[in-house]
Amino acid sequence: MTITIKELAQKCGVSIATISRALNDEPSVTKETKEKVLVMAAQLNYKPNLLARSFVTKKSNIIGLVMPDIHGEFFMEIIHGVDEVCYLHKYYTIFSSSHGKRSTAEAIIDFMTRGIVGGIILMTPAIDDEIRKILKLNQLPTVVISGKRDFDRCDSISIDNYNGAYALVDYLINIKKIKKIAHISGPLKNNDAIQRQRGYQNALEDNGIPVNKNWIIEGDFTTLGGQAASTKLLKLKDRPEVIFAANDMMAIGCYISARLLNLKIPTDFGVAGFDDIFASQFLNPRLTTLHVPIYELGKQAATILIQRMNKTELNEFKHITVPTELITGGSV
Amino acid sequence: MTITIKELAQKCGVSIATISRALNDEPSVTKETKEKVLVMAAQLNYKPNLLARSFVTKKSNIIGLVMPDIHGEFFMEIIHGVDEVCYLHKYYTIFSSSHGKRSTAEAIIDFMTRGIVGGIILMTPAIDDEIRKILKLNQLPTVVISGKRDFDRCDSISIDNYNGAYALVDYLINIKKIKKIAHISGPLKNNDAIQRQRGYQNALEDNGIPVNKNWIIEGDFTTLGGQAASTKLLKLKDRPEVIFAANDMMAIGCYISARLLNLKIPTDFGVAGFDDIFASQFLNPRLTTLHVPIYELGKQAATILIQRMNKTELNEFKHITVPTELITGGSV
DNA sequence: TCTTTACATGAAAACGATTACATTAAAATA
DNA sequence: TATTTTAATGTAATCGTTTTCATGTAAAGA
Repeated sequence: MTITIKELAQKCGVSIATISRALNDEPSVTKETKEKVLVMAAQLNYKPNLLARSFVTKKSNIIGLVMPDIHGEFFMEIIHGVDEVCYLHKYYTIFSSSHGKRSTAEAIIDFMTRGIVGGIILMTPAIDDEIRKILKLNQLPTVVISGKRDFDRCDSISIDNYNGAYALVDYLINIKKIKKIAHISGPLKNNDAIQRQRGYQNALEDNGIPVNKNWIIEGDFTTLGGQAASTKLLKLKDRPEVIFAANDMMAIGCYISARLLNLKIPTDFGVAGFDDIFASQFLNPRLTTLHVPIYELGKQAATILIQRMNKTELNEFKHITVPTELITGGSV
Repeated sequence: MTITIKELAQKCGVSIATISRALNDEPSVTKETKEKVLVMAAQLNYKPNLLARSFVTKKSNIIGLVMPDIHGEFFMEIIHGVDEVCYLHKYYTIFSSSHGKRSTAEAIIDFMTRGIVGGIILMTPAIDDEIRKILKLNQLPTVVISGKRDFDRCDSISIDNYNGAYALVDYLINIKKIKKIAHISGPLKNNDAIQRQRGYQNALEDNGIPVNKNWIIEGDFTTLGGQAASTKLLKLKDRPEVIFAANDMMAIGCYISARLLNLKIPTDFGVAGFDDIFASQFLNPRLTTLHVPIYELGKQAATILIQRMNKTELNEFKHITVPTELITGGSV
């Protein structure tokens, strides 16, 4: 059914070497033979076996996408961005998510040792020692997508969590004239969470507002967690005017608390989020949040990785920080 | 860095054939040699090169996932389900989406001829002649996820669109006592759209309600399309009481129309959707819709495909229909 | 004890491409 | 014209595994 290089060579009356060279557009082959081979290949619908090719060249045009988890729009958009670029360059994307037991480190090792992929996009909330050790081996070109520039020995892309959070809190203080701002952070082993909290605190301090420890609660980035944390905050004697949740999912939890406690947003208290997920624009009132260009993140990661996979020379590692954009809704 | 079978053989003092047999747990190898090989392999951290293995066996444990498009939760959940099963069976998932120009057919052919994947999960709104022709070749085991059982020569999984839509409309008529029900369908080349519309029409007819052609508008499954169609419907002299949108995205469009036309849901008119996407539960009022177990869809597709990839005997093709579940919100 | 059978292992081919090296023919130089 | 250089193509090795076939040894049967 599927034809091989041998058969094509026979049909063309040349050696397989010439076929290979012609198809790879090497200058040593004459125009005429190239033409002949190309025409015949098209006619017989010959497509080089990528497995065989990768096997012998030790290069693969498959990108391994390692993610902590795969559900929700966030990851989908990353995948979408990566896929878009891969398609343009005739690359493929294969993925691996951490499944409960399997750690991110295992996933990377698997990709590095199995010969399937030629490069890795690693998306991770934080780079621990184990991952750091593996990345240092530099077995395969890798691009890290993380909440913070955390590792210098490979290319990286991070969201500007700090400045995003800072800008939002600054906006709340100076434009909205709000001083009593609480924060539900993400899990504090997560770099995005850490940076967002830092932005929140520094914006307060820079505006001469003391940080109130009672108004900072560590959440878990889930709706349920946001609901629990916001309920706690809203029951305080000294209740904050606005709750800044470190992501939109937890902000949605705040909306649920409001409904259950019979409080109105934004009159009784305000809510702000981070991420600008799809659902945020349909919350009533629309959520004030920070838009993160996730799709772009994926695209950039793939673009850099493919460059790296194509070049043997090792120029300096790129570290890109992607800015966020303040979206003002009616929630504060 | 990465060790090969040859080196492992040397270290073990046996031939590479024995290594291969030991690792594949063939009965012809004695317990002692097996043990020795396994221990040494673990010690040296040897992992067979999957590329080489696939190359020689002509089998691949990579599943090709072909989708019309990859964004939105729907596809994410499919991917999630597939990935879950793949992980358990040590399979990988690689994907390919139709990128504007590239057709689904091309994507399938690519997977079938390149030797990378050993099986395909094809998700498509409809099976046209081109796809049908390719699938008939039976080059690789394939599972089709589609809106309708449309092709008998491979395994297939479909959502029970017809009965879902029927149940919803029946509920509107008999429980909610509503007779004037409009429908915004999906694109009519899409099987899901066709089946949902059929369910709508038959439910009306079976309840003795004549179908009003003016109340059926072909939409495009997008928020914007839903908004346009619902605006048209709401401006009719003879305005329907409820708009049943063929998916939640278009139902969201109805909410936007309502806001712009200053109409209240459900008092001025009601809305129902299909899919039960994440955002639906945060609409105000919560959308009445049909929950589709998308994650399950992906899981089942992968499970069947892996079975098929492991067996050479070709038993009968499976055709599974997955039921939907009515979610009643406050939108009607 | 000698032959046969079964079993465990090894040697080598195979998979489909790329590529270093060899070869041939034509063009350029002496 | 003889020799060297260059250009186009062919030959064969190679990648890491699986697998067929051959081989040798131990157990079973005579």
